[in-house]
Amino acid sequence: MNQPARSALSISAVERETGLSKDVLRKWETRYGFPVPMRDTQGERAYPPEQVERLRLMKRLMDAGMRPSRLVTESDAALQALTRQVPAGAATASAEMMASVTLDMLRKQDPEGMRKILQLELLRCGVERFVLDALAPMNRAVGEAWARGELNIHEEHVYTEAVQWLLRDIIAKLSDARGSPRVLLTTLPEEQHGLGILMLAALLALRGAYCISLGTQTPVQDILQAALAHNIDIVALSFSNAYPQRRILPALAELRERLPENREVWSGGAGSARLNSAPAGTHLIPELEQALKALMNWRGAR
Amino acid sequence: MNQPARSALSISAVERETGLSKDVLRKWETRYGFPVPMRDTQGERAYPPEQVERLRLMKRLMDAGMRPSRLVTESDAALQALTRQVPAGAATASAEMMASVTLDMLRKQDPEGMRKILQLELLRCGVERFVLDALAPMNRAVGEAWARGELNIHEEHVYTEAVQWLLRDIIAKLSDARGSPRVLLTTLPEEQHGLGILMLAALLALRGAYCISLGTQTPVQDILQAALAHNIDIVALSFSNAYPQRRILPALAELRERLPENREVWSGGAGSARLNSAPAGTHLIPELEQALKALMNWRGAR
DNA sequence: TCATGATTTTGTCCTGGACAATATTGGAGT
DNA sequence: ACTCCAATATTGTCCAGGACAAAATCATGA
Repeated sequence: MNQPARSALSISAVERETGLSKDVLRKWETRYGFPVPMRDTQGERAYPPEQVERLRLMKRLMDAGMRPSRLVTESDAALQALTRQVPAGAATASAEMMASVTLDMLRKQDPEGMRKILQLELLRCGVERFVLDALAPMNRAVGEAWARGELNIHEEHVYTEAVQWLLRDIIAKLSDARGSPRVLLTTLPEEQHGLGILMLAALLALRGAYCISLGTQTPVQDILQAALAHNIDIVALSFSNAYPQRRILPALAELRERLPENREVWSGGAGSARLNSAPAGTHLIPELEQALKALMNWRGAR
Repeated sequence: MNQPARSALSISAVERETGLSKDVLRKWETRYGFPVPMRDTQGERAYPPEQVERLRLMKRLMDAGMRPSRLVTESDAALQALTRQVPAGAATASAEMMASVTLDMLRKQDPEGMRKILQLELLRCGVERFVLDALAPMNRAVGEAWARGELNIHEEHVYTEAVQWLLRDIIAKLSDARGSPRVLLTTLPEEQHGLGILMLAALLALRGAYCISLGTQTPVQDILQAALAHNIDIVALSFSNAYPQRRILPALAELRERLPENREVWSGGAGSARLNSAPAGTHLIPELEQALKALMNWRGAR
């Protein structure tokens, strides 16, 4: 009987490292015959690193829309090949340039250089164009490069941190407590991607709104409390592609129901772009630009 | 048969909102007779808001060191009373002042005022004293106020965001790619509290180290990749009190084993303060001040 | 008073079955 | 050829209840 190597991971460690739930890991094992971990002395699953690596890869491809039954039948090499087929989005030529330069800096492990590029571009074209025309396509480019396996997750972290710095700096400089409308921005628990709300906050602050960011992962209960405490006009949530789609609508509906009617609910991010309808009384903002229109609408209604 | 109200939450929603795992929720039900959720038409658990509220309260008290069997027997009122007994830490008089002023600003919903206070104090006493003497006690004060129920979680979020903004600004200004040692800072998945690593980054950057922050929640695998890619001398992790203690040592051991021997591993935060020993070759930094000593040691050894 | 061993508490893991939400497929009608 | 809808397949989450080890607490003796 093989002893599991010391580097093998427990099921909860694999859940942490891959984002696949324990239930899913067990179910795949019986259903598809992968992964089949070793067992430790207590009969508990012990996943060797190769299997964890393959699980990561599969998760990436699933976030890009593929289905597990298809993926399990492919060889490792075929999976690698698939990552190269993840479609590339369209963007303006200058944005493409920016994106490719940034990706290059990331690959060369040059975070300083990247920050400088971002800073320069911000000065060149101003906050609004920077956020809309440069940052949005760059986010997509970085996300896609990661999905294709061209970037490590740590390189994506470095990018995210750098953009956060820049945006927080902008927002802090624009922040004005007397601004209107008063907008609360955050994400629900399980959603870790916070760049979307920062970008939105920068745009809205520029147009004179007062933005309060609660960071990521705020329980609904606390969003409600905060909305009342800060006398908020608009609650803006963001959902990434990785957020389980089936949970978006119920979450929005719950928030809508428990919030006073004269407060608006906005839902943005790639996750909400995949929805074709929103609960009555909530606004879908799949693209950042539409947030500006929504802001004008709000002001027109007062 | 009672229909569960529409506001009742599913077991996974409760897991999200309270941080108690599904297994724990089911086990408590059979073991202690609380919570006992209603069932929906498919026989699945549906937790009414009162029970969720009580679960939140219990989780808070457990993070402060209490045990569930004790808590379930108490009445709601008694639980509320318990939150007031959470011990208050000691600090210098001036830090106490700062902390109480800050708490006041938070309670009064005045984030701008709070930011100004922080900024002023930073100018008054400089980065090092600010981080060591003001921020550390304030973090404790805010955390304890939250555990006592005097602050809502959203107020804690507002505080965290403000401090983050300040620290990032400091770090950006001090950052120097030629600095040494090269330090990688992050937390493991499941650990969301990132203030600790930012504070450490500020202190180390001030002393001429080069700090790279990967933000929170980086899988071990990616930490290793990043450490090699950035030619890192020291990997610094942070564990809060909420991080399951039993997972700290194995995680440190794994990291230590898979990292080349000449790179150091530091473990900080309240979670590592509770440990009494660390795996061979890793350094415990339960208090920020000790990081400075550890830095001197590292330099002495070269 | 302190250490050490016994006992209780507590969280996590296991199996294997059920079910509903989601995605895909195969016509039928335009 | 194309849209719409129903039938079917896929997939994630939930359930029960038993097992076990790590952590915390208690009891005992030096």
